[in-house]
Amino acid sequence: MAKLKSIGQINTKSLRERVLDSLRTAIITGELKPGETLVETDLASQFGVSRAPLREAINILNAEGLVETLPYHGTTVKKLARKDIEELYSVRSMMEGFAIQRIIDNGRASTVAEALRAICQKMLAAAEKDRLIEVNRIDRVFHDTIIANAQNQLLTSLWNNVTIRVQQVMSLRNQSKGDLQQITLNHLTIVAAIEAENVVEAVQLINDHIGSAGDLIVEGWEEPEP
Amino acid sequence: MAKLKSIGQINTKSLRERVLDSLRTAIITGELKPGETLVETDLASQFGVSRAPLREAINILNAEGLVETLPYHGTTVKKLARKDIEELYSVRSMMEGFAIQRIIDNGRASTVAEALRAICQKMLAAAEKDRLIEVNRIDRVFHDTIIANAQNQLLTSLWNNVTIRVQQVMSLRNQSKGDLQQITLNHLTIVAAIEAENVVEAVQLINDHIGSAGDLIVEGWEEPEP
DNA sequence: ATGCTGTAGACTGTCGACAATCGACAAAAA
DNA sequence: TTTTTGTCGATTGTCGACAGTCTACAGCAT
Repeated sequence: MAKLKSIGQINTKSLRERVLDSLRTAIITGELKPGETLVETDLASQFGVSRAPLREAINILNAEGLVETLPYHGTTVKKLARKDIEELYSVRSMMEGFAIQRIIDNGRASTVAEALRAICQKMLAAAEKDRLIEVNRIDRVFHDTIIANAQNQLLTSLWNNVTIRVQQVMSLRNQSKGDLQQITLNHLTIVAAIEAENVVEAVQLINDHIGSAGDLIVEGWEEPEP
Repeated sequence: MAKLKSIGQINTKSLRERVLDSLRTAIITGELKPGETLVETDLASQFGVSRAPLREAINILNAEGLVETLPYHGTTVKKLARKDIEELYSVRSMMEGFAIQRIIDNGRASTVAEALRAICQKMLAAAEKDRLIEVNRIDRVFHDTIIANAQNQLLTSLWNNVTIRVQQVMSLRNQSKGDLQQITLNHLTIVAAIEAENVVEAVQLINDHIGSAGDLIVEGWEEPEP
């Protein structure tokens, strides 16, 4: 068979998928703000599709918990109260702690620690240049790596759902996050605890780490009126 | 305004919701078995609705992870491999352990212990009569109560997703579960640890409890061919 | 004024029909 | 025979139109 190197996979995703991705991204990036309503007719004509695939996309966003639909009243982007964010970060903490325990129990501590250290190195480089966005991106990779190495698909899928909201929260509050280099160092202490296979300490450190990140976000968060 | 006691709320749920509930129940009870395919046209005429609400219901089941859809190839009930079940039970264990920690940290140990003890009493009564189904139902209430008292809505919604699959697994394997009375006693030791505010022990006990329940299910589980 | 009733407009919920895609098998080409 | 191409039937993906439901406001009666 002829192999044409200039030809790539053309986009075969269904309209539902494409609309879903667009909407999700819009919510995560804060382009669609909490409380804003999604009118099917408007969005459909905006995307140039009919209402059917658009409705299906909205249903999925509903199941993911990013929007809320009241029958015959329309769909709105879910509002984020302080309590929601606290819950978000404590659930996140639970998952990462569990993952670390799994990693150590499965004897993968040194392997994972190595991978994490490499990530930290990149983070440090970005931190030195004060590239906040880059640091955030690498930070996500760091935590994704921890979860992935628990080798538990169910955990991973729950995690994906949770991190979507974390990203949303962070973009609604493009925060300074304090001293970037200090943050990187915090990550390294976690890596060290994992490498030492010290479950209790590693879990403690990750709890503190996530907890203080959450506190920073929650600090001065404006409650939405109900 | 006149109050008519013989009049109740009539069912106003949308077709999508009703179809969704029916399908979900069918999957949970094992009426729809893993691997079975859901043909939109057939189901729609079976329910007496058009394909639109049916498709929306299927999309939600997809997001919940109960079914799998291949584009243009149809939807099938997700197969359950041994690994899936192990993951299910370990995630469940993580959640309950976290919930217990939260309950104790929030100083609600005695309140919750009291409620749990009452549930155990009912369980014991059902166990003495060897009413397996009843014991299972109360067992669910017991664990739901633990989660609910963590007072974390995000945790609760993740929990609901997880327990749906637990129910599915259990109905696919209408298990004996060993000695019913012994099980009830296990629950009581957990309650005692909570009441004593002994986080480490309570978490350890719940891990063992869930773990052994999972082992019983996994034991002799037939792997589905892929 | 106050409270009920009924319309209007906007939006969501549902439907039936049509288009697109796939696997399998038959037909044609090598 | 082996490989490629065309066609068919089944099923999903998408569309435009219509029906149902809600809120707000106007009109009417008290």
